[in-house]
Amino acid sequence: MHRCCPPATVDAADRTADAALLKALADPYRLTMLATLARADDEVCVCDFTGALPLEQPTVSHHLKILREAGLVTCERRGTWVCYRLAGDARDRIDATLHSVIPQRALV
Amino acid sequence: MHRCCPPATVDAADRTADAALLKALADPYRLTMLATLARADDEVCVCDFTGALPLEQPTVSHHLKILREAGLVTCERRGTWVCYRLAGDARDRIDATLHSVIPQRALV
DNA sequence: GGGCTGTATTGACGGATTTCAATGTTACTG
DNA sequence: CAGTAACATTGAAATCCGTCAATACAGCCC
Repeated sequence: MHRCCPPATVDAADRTADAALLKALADPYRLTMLATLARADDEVCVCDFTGALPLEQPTVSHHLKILREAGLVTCERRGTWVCYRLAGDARDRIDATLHSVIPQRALV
Repeated sequence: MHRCCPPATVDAADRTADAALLKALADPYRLTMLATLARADDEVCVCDFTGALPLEQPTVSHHLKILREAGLVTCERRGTWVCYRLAGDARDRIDATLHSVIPQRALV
């Protein structure tokens, strides 16, 4: 039987967890929240998000929960308010995931 | 009115395109395909994917289309076969997207 | 041309995701 | 304790996504 090109070995690793992390990132509003947290000097209050985004409060809460469960953000209650912070290892975890899929090319 | 923390400026950039790119990544089988392409010396034939993944051929084709439309892979017909290749700028585009959301910390 | 092989597209189904209204919970304040 | 404010959770509707069977398309070979 003919072949088009040398048979390739399909990568065997289970990418379920990697996909889950990326899925948490794959929403415009969640990216906006992460970008905001990454640029904030300190914590960001939920009310800042509900005030600035064209979303109802429950929807904001829903997106924040997804980011929390992905381990990308942490939160802390401060009176009636809840303040969010980018997880310290958020960027590293994303980088590691990405690197495991597409290893960085060797330096020339 | 009391505040929990200094009011934060919510990032104003439109993250729709960024989210679209990440959405193309956010599937275990698509990550497997990308990982395979990234490790292949050369092109990878569709038949390698249909043979190795627990998916029917139309589903494989569907996932490859999503990767194609995201600009992450390119393909070339070679007789009856079609061979896929990782787009040259795939990694760079992902890195740039990620960086625009969470800028790399400054070196200490 | 006719049959065959590899891949893409179409159509349909089930499950997941996004969103909001309604309600619950927690904490402050008279 | 009653009332209010901020956030979380629940439930429901609309849409999107992953999957496959059936079918179409493209290129080979007789």
